[in-house]
This record gives sequence, C-alpha cells and structure tokens, in this order.
Amino acid sequence: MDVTEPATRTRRSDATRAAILRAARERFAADGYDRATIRAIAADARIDPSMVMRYYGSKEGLFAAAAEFDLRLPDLAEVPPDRLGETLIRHFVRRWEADGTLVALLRAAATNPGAADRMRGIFAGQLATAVARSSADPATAERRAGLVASQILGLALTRYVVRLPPVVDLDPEELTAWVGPTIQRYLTQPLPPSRASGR
Amino acid sequence: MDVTEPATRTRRSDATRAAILRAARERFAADGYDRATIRAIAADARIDPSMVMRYYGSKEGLFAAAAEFDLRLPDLAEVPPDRLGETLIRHFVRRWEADGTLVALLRAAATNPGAADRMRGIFAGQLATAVARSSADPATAERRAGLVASQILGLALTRYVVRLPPVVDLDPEELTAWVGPTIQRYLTQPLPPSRASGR
DNA sequence: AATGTTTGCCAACACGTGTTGACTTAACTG
DNA sequence: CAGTTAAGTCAACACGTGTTGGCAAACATT
Repeated sequence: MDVTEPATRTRRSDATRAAILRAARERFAADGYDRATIRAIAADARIDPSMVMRYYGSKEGLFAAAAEFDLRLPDLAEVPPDRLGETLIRHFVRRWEADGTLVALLRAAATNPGAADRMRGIFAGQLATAVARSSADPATAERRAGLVASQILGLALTRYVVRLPPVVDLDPEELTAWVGPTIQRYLTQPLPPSRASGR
Repeated sequence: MDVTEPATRTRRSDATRAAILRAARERFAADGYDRATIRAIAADARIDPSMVMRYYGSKEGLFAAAAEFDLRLPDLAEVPPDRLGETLIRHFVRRWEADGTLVALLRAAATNPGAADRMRGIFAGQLATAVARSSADPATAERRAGLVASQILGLALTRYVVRLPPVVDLDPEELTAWVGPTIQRYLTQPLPPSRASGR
C-alpha cells in the first residue's frame, strides 16, 4: 500500500516488453495479423510465448500496443498553400520508409476489423484534422482528406505490400514529382461541378 | 474408351462446383484468405468440406480458381485521349461494384504471397498492356500504369476494405470528377523534370 | 437387371493456434 | 539472512484448421 517510488518507475521487465513490441511490429508488418503467430514473435524476442500473454493480455492486446502510431504530421497551417502536396508526400514517404508500423497496420487492416478501425481512427484523428487546420473550407476538408488518404494508402499498398515493380522502382524524388500534384489538387482544387442531377 | 460426347460435356457436378466458387468468392472478399475457412465456404454452398478438396485440390487451388479475374478493360486506343481518365475510373467503379472478386483478391493480397503475385500479374498483363496500347510513349507506359494502379487500388482499399467514411460516401459521379483528372494526368502528362542527379 | 462410375457425406487424423496454470529462478526488501 | 515479489520456463489444454480415406446413395451404361 505504501507507494514511495514515483509513478513511472522503470520496471526490470521493460527491456523484455520493448523487445516483444519490436518483434511484434516486424512480424505484423511482414505477415499480417493472422499469419503472425505469438510463438514466432516470442521466438524473435527470445522469450517464452507466455510472457507475451502476461504483458499484453492477448494477441489483440499485443496488436493494439504494436499498432500505436503517430503520423507526426507537420502543422499544415505553416506550409505555403501551394506546396502542401509536395510537403505531404515527402513526409509520408520518409515516415513509413523509416518505420514499418504503418505497413503492419495496413496489412492487418485488410483482414482484421479492429485494425481497420484503428486505421480509420488514425486518418480521422490525424490526417483529417491536419487538413482541416490548413483548409479554407472546413466543410469539404474531410472529403479532401479522404481523397488524399486514397492516394497515399494506395501508394503504400502498391509499393510496400503488393510490390508492383514500377511503383517499387520509383525513387522518392520521382514519387514526389508525380504524386505531389495529385495531393495538391485534392487539397486546394475548387469543388468539381457536382452536377447533382437526381441520379 | 469410346468417347462419343463432345469434349465439353456438362458434368452433373457443375452446379456444385459453381456454388463452391460463388461462396468462395464471397468469403474471400469478406474475410481475406486466412480467415475464410473451407468449412465456412462449404457451409455457404451447402455441401461437405471434402467436396471442396475433391474439386479444387486444396485451399490454394480453390483460391486460384476463385481469383481468376478479367478487368474487361476497353480498348484504350479507341478512347479520345483527353477522356482516358474519366473512362477508366468509370469503368473500374462499375466493374468492382458489380463483382467482389477484385476485392477478394485485394484483401488476400495483403497477406498471401500467391495472391499478391496474381495481383501483380493482373496489372502487368491487363492494365499495363492496355495503357501501353494507348500511349504515345511506350517507354513510360509501365510507370504510368503503376501510378494509375496506385490510385485505383488505393480507392478500392479505402472504399471497400478499410471503409473510410468520406471515401465510402462519395457517389460514382463525384468519384469520377475527383479521381478522373488524376488518372488522366498520370497517363498523359509529360514526364516531370527528372532531375537525374546520379542515382 | 447388373455393373461400374460419379457425387456426396461422415468421421477422423495430424497439426498449429491462443491461452492457462504450476513451477523454478532471480531480484529486491526488511 | 529470511521472506516476499517479480521474471521467466515448461508442459499441457481446448479448439479450429486443412486434409484424407472409407462408405452409401444416385446415376449411367450395358
């Protein structure tokens, strides 16, 4: 009952916890949710499978911890409006080339409802809000963010998951030159004539 | 030995085969490769799981048969060059709204290497060749087709798999108005200044 | 009618999975 | 040093999976 140490004491098991998390991210990214087994993850982390259960409760719990992800989007309000597309595509390529977490999430989201839910959460809570802050017209911000997501995730899918050769071969500069204008258009183009002729 | 009937005789089991295939497509589309179990597919088709094995050899074999897919792309050489984007996006939305096979393939491709391979095959054998036929510059056709694929598949992913609300809510007309120009640009835009500084 | 073949169902195998609880070892605490 | 707690190991359970072979009914062929 007497708790004299600070709330954030470093437990002796923190190294193990971190090793599990690292192995889990790699496995989830490489194999997806179903094929990434707890036994394989534990083997990578050189511990017993039961440790995973003790520290993360269940496979779902482990995935939830491993799929925590911050896009680290810059403040788009400070970016020159005509360079939004270029800035965003550059940021994304750098971000997921350095950290496989988003690829893991993407792979898992294709089959696991919880992962898909988290994916939606990330894009609503991070992308959509960032776009809204930079947008002159908040009413269309969500739709614009959705279109941006479709291109960004499509790129991640074809480049890192399906590995379509021509998309894999593009270097970051070419990628920026090609896709930047697309993002830019989705963000800043005036609404297309919504010829709302009742279906 | 005496085969009097034509080579393509209709076997009595053809109905069952078709029922299995139909159920398999639905299950693979809804659940992905791993979660779609043979038992569930057989139950949907109202037959015994062992029938699936008899007719398709294995789960891999069943998937191979279920993921046979023809994009049915029109001859792009006959499309007015300034309407390529609109034509393609319209075609794709209609195509995969009517047939869940491509969604099944997409879901499976996220985790199953064989499915990813088939996905690459479809886009190399169908999309890339169609684009090459319409392109003035065959040298860049493959790259352009890859970019088109990234946007098309990203749309399918966000709309039918992850189900991002703003993308789900777009009706086909809005989709065409927004994404058509993107496809158009990927297909017909002159090459961006590839500042080819060594590698 | 008798025979062979196709179509289908049943029960079971072998295996890998997530998960659990009992036990041993290490580390800290008085 | 004794005693308590944390960290880690081991073996096993219960379950669902793909897959297999045997057997009965329906059909086709002579």
